[in-house]
Amino acid sequence: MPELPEVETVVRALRPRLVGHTIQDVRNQWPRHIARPDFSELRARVQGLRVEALTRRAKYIVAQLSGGEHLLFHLKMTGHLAVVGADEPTNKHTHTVFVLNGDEELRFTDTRKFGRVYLVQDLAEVLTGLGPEPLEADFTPAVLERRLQKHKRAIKPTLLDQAVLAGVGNIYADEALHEAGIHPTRPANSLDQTEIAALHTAIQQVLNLGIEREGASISNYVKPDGTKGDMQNAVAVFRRTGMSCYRCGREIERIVLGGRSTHFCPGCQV
DNA sequence: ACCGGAGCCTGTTAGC
DNA sequence: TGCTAACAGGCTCCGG
Repeated sequence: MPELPEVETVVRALRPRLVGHTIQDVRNQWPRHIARPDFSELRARVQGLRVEALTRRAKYIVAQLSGGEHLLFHLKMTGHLAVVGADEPTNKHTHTVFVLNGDEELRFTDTRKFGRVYLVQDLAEVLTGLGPEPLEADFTPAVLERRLQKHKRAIKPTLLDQAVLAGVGNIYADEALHEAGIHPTRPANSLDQTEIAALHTAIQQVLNLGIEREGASISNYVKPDGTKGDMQNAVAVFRRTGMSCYRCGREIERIVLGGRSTHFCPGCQV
């Protein structure tokens, strides 16, 4: 499940293979893969455009194109983006293909079909209502405190809310709460200053570790080149139900919060 | 305004 | 062992 570190890893891997390249054509096997506009319009609008930059905002991959266009990709659960030679065999879940100069293709493959492609002039059409980037300098403990104070629901689903904080998903929310020693069911607005400071540090720490380890290959995620990341070997609680906590030895428990599986240590998360 | 739940999907896993 | 049903989960939409 690609979250901020996984998406950042994808962006870093694809950047040198995309920036400076020109989109010659687009193919699509499943029209709903393209959220907006429709396929024929998207195809017409991007043909001949050059990729000027590749960046990330929240869990979106943003390709800035010549002509003021922006091509956005969201991988959701099982999306996979890769630049490969045009002669590489495609698989049946490859829904959209951007033909590039130099006999290469940018292919968006997605077994679960949750991922989407967007083409917009104005980024705000898609990137709206997102919370702060947790690794940017303007994300301070005070900012986190202000955002958490508005919610009395459990801290875990609050961290998953992209309007509260951008880029954190199920793995890193569980990991950050464990690192900070905070129980996932605690009301978001019940955390004191010390806990907020600890959570702020923990969020940045687990996200940076995830980036350093090039993502967590726990379900479907692999890097654009098909190899696995390494963060799955560094998780403290995620999908470690019944195993012992590295810190206190107690058994990791699993509960469901906001419809999502949540893993925590009953010994060191209070 | 906030929050929980359904729905979107299909490969994998649990259970009979 | 082989089948089916439940599960996984980011995000949007809907209703309380």
